[in-house]
Amino acid sequence: MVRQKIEIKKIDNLTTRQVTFSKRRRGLFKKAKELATLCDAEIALIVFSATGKLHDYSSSSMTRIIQRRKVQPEGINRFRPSFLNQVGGDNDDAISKELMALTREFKQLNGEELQDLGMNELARLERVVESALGRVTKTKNEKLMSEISKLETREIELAKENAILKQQAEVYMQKKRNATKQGSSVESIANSYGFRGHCPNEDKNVSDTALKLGLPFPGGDC
Amino acid sequence: MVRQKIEIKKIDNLTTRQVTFSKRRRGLFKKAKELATLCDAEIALIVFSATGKLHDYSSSSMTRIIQRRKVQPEGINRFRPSFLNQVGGDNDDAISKELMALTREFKQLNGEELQDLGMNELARLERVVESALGRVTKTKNEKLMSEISKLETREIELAKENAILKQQAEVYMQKKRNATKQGSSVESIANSYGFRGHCPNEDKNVSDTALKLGLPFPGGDC
DNA sequence: AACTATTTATAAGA
DNA sequence: TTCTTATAAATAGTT
Repeated sequence: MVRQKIEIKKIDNLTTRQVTFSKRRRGLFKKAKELATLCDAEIALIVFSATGKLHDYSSSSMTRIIQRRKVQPEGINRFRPSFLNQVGGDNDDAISKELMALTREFKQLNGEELQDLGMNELARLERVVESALGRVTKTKNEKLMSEISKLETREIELAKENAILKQQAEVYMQKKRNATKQGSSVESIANSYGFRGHCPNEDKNVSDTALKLGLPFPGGDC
Repeated sequence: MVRQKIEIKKIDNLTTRQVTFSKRRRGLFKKAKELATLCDAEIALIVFSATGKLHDYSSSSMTRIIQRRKVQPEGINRFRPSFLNQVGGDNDDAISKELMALTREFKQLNGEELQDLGMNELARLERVVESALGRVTKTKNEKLMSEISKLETREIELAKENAILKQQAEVYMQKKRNATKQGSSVESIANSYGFRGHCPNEDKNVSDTALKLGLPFPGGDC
């Protein structure tokens, strides 16, 4: 940016990179402090050099600022696990902590350990769980409708098949009647051969689904 | 620093301060990003404006950088003692797995990622969330009843106090009447002195609670 | 580290 | 907020 403008990408030369780091780091910290002072802002800045050296600054307590950020994750629902946003996490402690936090949130979402929550939080949690319930119920009903639709389709096909079989049976009966020269009703003969209207719930898959849904009479007798 | 150099102290004028904050914040974040890119540094920057709005940037995972800083007290070698890594080994994996599983459950409890669930699971989940909602609502209502009960108790006490004050006022009026030899009703005189029945919602705490609960008329006029 | 030619950042004004 | 612009500040390359 000076004798010659440079492109913003990793500097190849080690020495140049280190010198630039040193110069720009100073500049960055200076700017951070100026901003905090001029505009009454709360600022935390952590910089690790490529060699691992730590440099940091905070206009007030670093812990407090970090905490404040956690509590106020930029308009995001607090009942959402924060670590979903980050892939890394090489630290055992960090993961354990996340696990603890998520467990607590999970419990609260599950309506446990609510005693420490205030009215505001309880009311918000209630809305969160209500909408969760809405989504679950909606999904369940969609699945249900889809199952029903599939069954209806299958039933129509089976009814067609049934009609064809009945017709075939009738033809067979007619032939038999002609052969024996004895008259009897198509129906009674057909029944004695096990031909009858199709019952949807006879189907294995169907009764299975009924079981899954907890329907009152999975093995309906038509 | 420009048309005229400014002193680095809190800017008095609100508008100027806000404008400056906006401009300098941009500049600061730009510089931070450039430093991270040019010199392969790991940077976390958190800025709260005076009005409480959060702005942040991190070259990698914010949590990871914050964690790294905790582990690493200023200027000490970045490489953790090897035994820490050893402890992490398979333990880490186990915890990670648990975390993943809990996260999935959490999401499902929150009504997300339900497509892979079957009817059985959806129906079960629905019951689970329903009962969770029941517990949340129950806890909320208990808290609500408890608040109301407290308020009622307080109201009774205040009513007693009120009665005593009215009595005192009456006594005072009586004396005054005797002194001036002029008759007038206790009520009108008491009222002219500002004595009247206590209105619970006058109380700061009460209206505050009503606000928290989102009650329709927090400032009811009795 | 110091120097300095340039580029950037930005205060004030529109 | 955005733009313009004069000027202060930052800094890349050099010593």
